[in-house]
Amino acid sequence: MLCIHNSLTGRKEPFKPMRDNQVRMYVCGMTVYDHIHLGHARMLTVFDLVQRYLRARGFDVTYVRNVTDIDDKIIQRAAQNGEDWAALARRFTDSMHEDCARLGLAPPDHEPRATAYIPAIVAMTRTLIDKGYAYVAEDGDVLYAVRKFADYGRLSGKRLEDLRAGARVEVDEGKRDPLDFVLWKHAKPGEPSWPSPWGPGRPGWHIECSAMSVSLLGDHFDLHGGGMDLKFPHHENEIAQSCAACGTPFVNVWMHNGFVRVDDEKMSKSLGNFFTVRDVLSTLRDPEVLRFFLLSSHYRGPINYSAAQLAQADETLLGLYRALADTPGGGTADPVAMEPLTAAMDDDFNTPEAFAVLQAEARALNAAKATGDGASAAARAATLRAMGRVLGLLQADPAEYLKRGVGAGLADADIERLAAERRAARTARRFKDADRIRDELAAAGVILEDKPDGSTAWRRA
RNA sequence: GGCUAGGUGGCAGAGUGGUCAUGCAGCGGCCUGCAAAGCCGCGUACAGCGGUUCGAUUCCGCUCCUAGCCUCCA
Repeated sequence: MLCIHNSLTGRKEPFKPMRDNQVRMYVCGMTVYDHIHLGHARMLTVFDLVQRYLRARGFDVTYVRNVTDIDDKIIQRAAQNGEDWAALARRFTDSMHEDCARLGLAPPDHEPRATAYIPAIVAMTRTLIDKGYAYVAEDGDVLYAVRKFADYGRLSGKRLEDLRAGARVEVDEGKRDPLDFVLWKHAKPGEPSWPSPWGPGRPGWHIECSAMSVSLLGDHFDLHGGGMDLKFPHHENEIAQSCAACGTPFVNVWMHNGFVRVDDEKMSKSLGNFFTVRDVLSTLRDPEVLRFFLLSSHYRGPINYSAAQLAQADETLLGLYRALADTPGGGTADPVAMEPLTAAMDDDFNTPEAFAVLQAEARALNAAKATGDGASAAARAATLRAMGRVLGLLQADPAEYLKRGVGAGLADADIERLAAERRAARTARRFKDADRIRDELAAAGVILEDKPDGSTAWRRA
């Protein structure tokens, strides 16, 4: 039984989709005004895992992840660059897609862009006005009247009075309540705009997600995800909009992933302490190291980024690939051995626990290899691979993976040549020469391993 | 100030009312010409103070500390 921690109730609950085994999930994606950073990578990886596991569990998943391609920051950045805002949004959408592909993330089933949903956004805004939940302010902005929605604050556990007390928002002239938020922004001169019953303007951020999710998944669906920081106000506002406009419950299960930190501080664009995915990837032997690192702690907790942590993840993942290397093929995964993995994942996607299961399997595989039990090794290897598939890991060719390194170094051919020289020296029992070559290779970042059958394998450190 | 998560061995990180996480690093052994890799073994970990209990790292209370949200943010 799959259980998921629901942010709405604060507890783990058995997961049951509304329509037999169909799962409809929506995740808040990126505002595309820069390259994606490690924080985005965690969110993307976590929900890729969720989506992947749900499918592995036999659910028929519709995964929607939006792109916010119109926003103050995009307009601002474009103005700074002297670039067309739409061109900038397209450029960074492409950049995100490149990074996602490198991270091995499955594309969502739908990736709606806000600018393609203006009619739906306008329609929902109109409905909210008609139903008395929204009003047109003097400056032409359309605002949501928070006090009209009785459940406001339920997701984030906040009460309106508390929010007002701590409100740091400047009290806008047109707002009836400082917490009222904008659904439609009237256009200022020179800004991109779309026509609407309230004059030319553009959508507020929150209404986009409501309009896109409802359009693609219906008024009421199963799962909604995003980063912790979106819980309030973004997701709170989505609930207020969608529930009010549709007159139905909105989402059954809310999932929020924890942050990536740097020096125990949140990594974010506003703090300026962020690492882009592409920069970090260039320091790694393979993007899989980053995925492994991101999944090595539970998705709801914080994770601290550092080069040392990444190095540790690299070493651990390498060990798993070493276990997989030189194993006989033809084995089939053992369903009984898979059970602990399923149990771990069923427990709110407990990836650290799942990793421990992988390690146990790798140890058994190594033991089988050491004793020369080929049949067992083949089965264990197949099992380990199957486990990796569930997590989106360990699908590369082990021999190739182990030869990968970071940056330039000795070419494969040179390594092979030196290794052959050493083998000759060793066969002739000229151990001094053999050891000298091995030391040279080690200095160049290449590690040799003599196999029991007399052959020598190599890998990059 | 309000609300929400946390504080686990050198590091990372799960979990549990009473034998075990797991990984990295370290130490010892086996293996090896020597290594590497692997296997086996080792290390008096659960912020502090009370309470409940036969027994608490695990439950309850308080204290201290950290982070997040309360404004855009994955």
